[in-house]
Amino acid sequence: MKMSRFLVPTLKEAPSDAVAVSHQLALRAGLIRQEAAGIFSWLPLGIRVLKKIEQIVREEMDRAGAVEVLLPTVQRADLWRKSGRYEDYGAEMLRIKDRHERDFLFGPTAEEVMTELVGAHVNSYAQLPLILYNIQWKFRDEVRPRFGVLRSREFLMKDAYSFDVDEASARHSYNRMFMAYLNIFARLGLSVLPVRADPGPIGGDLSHEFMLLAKTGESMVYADDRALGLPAPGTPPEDPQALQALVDERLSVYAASDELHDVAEYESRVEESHRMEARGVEVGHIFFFGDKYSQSMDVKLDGPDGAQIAMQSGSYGVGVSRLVAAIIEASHDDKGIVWPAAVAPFDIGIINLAPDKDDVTLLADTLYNALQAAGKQCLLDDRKIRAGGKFADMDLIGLPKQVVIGPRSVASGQLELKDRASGETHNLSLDDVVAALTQD
RNA sequence: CGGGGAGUGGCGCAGCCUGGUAGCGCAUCUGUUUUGGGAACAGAGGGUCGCAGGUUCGAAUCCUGUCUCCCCGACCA
Repeated sequence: MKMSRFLVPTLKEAPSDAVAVSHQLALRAGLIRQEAAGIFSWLPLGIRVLKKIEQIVREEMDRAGAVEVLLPTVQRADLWRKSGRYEDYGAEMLRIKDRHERDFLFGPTAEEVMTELVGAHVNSYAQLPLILYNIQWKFRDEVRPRFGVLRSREFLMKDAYSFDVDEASARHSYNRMFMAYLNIFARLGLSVLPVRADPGPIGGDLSHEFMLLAKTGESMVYADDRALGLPAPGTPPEDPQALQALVDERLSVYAASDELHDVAEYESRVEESHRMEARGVEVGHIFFFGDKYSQSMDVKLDGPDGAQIAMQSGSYGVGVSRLVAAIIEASHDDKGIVWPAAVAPFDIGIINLAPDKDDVTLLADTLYNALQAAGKQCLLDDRKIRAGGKFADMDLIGLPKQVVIGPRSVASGQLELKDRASGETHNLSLDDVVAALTQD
């Protein structure tokens, strides 16, 4: 992509409304634009990041055996009346009427729709277990949205729902999702800790939040710092006991958010030198809710002995749009965003310092074409603006690798290759730059 | 929902107290000189001062109402 034909409205100063660093940088880097409180347009750079996160989540869901569907944003009110949540949800639910004065709502989540969908198409226990997921925009009319897309009213969420015949099987589904989440966050390049969470009315131990450690996080996390270095599980074992053992191992390291933090247990189990207290942003939440919606929605299947059974279910959420902000919170410096390679809007930024000089432009275009041909996504800054602005913008939008090409490059045959995160630069020939950027 | 603050060109702000027909910096456009880390000079375009009433010869400014946005707290992916 050539910047002269793209849209990246960068700002030198942050709008005064933005307080959180991620909000300021998202606005300054031209990722998003606020349309109303907690409602945003996604600009070209922002949508590319969002899509990359979405795709990683999708791939890991698929790998874990979950199946994608797409549920509507607008849902029937009577579904929610059936579960009892139409009244319970209160003012957070955005209620709307169609032209026939029928009651609808903009979905804040999808337990009702998904449970009824499964009930309509699954008739027998033999068709379970089943995990369905949905990456769709949700709306929660929060009293106080804040920090840009970190906590917006309209947000993109991946929500998955597991359906099993009994609790043992449901636990296995839960464990599969737990592992999938570890894989997702590892692939995103993030330090995310699973912490015990309030299991709600169902009780038990099947509820975890996934916290991204970031200075500006909303909640406190107390953990054994050795929980951070653990590797992603990759493709986990199918055998329930083997999988359970892996989950237990992962959870044997102490990690809790403030509401479930047990000081006595923490101090007895974690040596002082390994105690870590940090702020975290909740980027995922998984929990088991048993037959709650199967019962309330009256969705039953034929069991092994012919009797009708209720399904045992869990919900598994990932805040996809929130992650865009959370990642910026966790990865930036005083110059701007430092994107992890997996989610960067482009892999490489190429700066053409002299777009009006044919020889410089030829060199820049040659590099651009070579990298694009090798499957790399490049953003070529060919705008007719001064050098300083290009350097500043490139650092602000935070592409992982930068190549600077100017008259000097033509004269010396050396291009400057820069790593955004470390700031290190190397002068290399065209061929060496291509080689360095395409070796994987 | 309780408490506080703010709405003036795309962004950041001044002007308001003490009414007299809108200004500064950045950005944008033109020209000249510059030219490898957010250039200088000269010129230009762009705003019914959130909206609606009211007071007044005259309202960005005073009064009333209303809408919107932000911050702190309680709540959430």
